[in-house]
Amino acid sequence: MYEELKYWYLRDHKLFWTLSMSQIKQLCIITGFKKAKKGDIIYFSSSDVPRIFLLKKGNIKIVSIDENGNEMIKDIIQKGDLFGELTLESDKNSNEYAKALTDEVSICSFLLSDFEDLMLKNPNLALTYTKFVGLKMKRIKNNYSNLISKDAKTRLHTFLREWAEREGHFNGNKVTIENYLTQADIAQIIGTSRQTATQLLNEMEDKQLIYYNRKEILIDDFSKL
Amino acid sequence: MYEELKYWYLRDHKLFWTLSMSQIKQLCIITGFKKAKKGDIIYFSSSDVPRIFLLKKGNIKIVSIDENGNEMIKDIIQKGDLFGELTLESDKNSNEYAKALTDEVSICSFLLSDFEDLMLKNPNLALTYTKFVGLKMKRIKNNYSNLISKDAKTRLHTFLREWAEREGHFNGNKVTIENYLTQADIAQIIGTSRQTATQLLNEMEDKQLIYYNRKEILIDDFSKL
DNA sequence: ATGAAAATGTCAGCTACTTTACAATGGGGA
DNA sequence: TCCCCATTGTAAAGTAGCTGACATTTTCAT
Repeated sequence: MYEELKYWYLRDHKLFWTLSMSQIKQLCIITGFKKAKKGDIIYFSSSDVPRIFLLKKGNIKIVSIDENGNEMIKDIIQKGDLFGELTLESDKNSNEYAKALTDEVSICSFLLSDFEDLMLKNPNLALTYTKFVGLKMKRIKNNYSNLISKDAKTRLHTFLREWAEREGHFNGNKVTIENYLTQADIAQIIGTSRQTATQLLNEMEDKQLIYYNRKEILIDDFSKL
Repeated sequence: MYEELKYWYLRDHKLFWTLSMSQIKQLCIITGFKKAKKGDIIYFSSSDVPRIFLLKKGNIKIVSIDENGNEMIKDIIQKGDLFGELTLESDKNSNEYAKALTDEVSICSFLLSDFEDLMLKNPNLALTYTKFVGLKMKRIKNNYSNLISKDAKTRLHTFLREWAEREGHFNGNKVTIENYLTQADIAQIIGTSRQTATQLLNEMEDKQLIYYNRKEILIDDFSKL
């Protein structure tokens, strides 16, 4: 991988706006790249040394396997998101892995230790990073709060609203979302069974609220969702 | 409040181990104290300027009120925990507040801006703080994962196990937990109705797994929980 | 001590889900 | 082009846990 390209990849991320070119290059030295396509499994927590990953392109889900062998979605990572040892502590026994949801996934990574060194030299980065992690925590907290106290229908609506806000293409009150999730994925995210999710989605389609297919989801009127 | 006492209060917290005495004193200047007793409500998010709080003594719960006026437990804060604007971003519209669970709650606080300044001057503090926030995130994530995928009984068991690990007094396989929660509180935490929680607790008592009363909870054999 | 309020105990519906089971569809690789 | 398998659709039966409705017990302030 050419140094210059690596530099560009990291530089692009708003977390690194506070860093000078030379500092970014310092990180780049150990930067590695991975490519994947839909369905590919990307291990990260068990890898040799603790790393932080940056998703440059595509979408992935972080899943873990429970005692009964059931896949459990922990997080959906989108373009520009960081993932991995965000806590700055390696955690060997989590048995989590990532799975590509789209074709053309590209991930770059750097060593946790290098990142720490850089933070020590650059307190501003530390501050930015802390805010970043904090924001992520807030998002997770909100998501889960909904999961506990609301019923499946509300959860689905909330999920669609957030998804639309995050990645939808707005055209007045109409929104188009590029759909890289199966109904089974959505069910996992909103914490319900696949059948219930299917039923709710079809119900919404009957009411002309959305139009669902495997490629995209059209929301007819975002304000009515 | 005497300067020396303030200093002692902060110094005691492991987050501040990396700071020198003079640095802690810098924070102390603006430190404020609050005292509360059981049932008291402590507002913090809406207060004048963003602050970070440190619970020095007692236990409190962070709750928010949803559209229907239902109280929702967001977090249980224990002695030594930080809370408030942990994300380093003020968030006016969260309408959260804290409620004292025990008598003799004492809280100290400092200004977010002062803390940020200190972090800029002391990268090590930034690193420690980031790890701290990250750890909190991991805890929240795990808790919520359980809430979604497990049934009420499992959730109660997990909660009791964690509570015991966190604050229980072990004596071989027997554990004593000082009980500052009502069954309604526990129900909220494990995301179930009060009646179900009561039923499950009584069921466990019938099976001699625990002995519950308002003052304390005895776990007969931690390994069987 | 004594009444009121808070906390706990219990039970009978009821409902939103899950599970199981299978059918229909459609997209992509040989 | 056609077949296969992942995805989606649908329905019946079963159930965990919620709601509401009380009874009982404990706590605490006066």
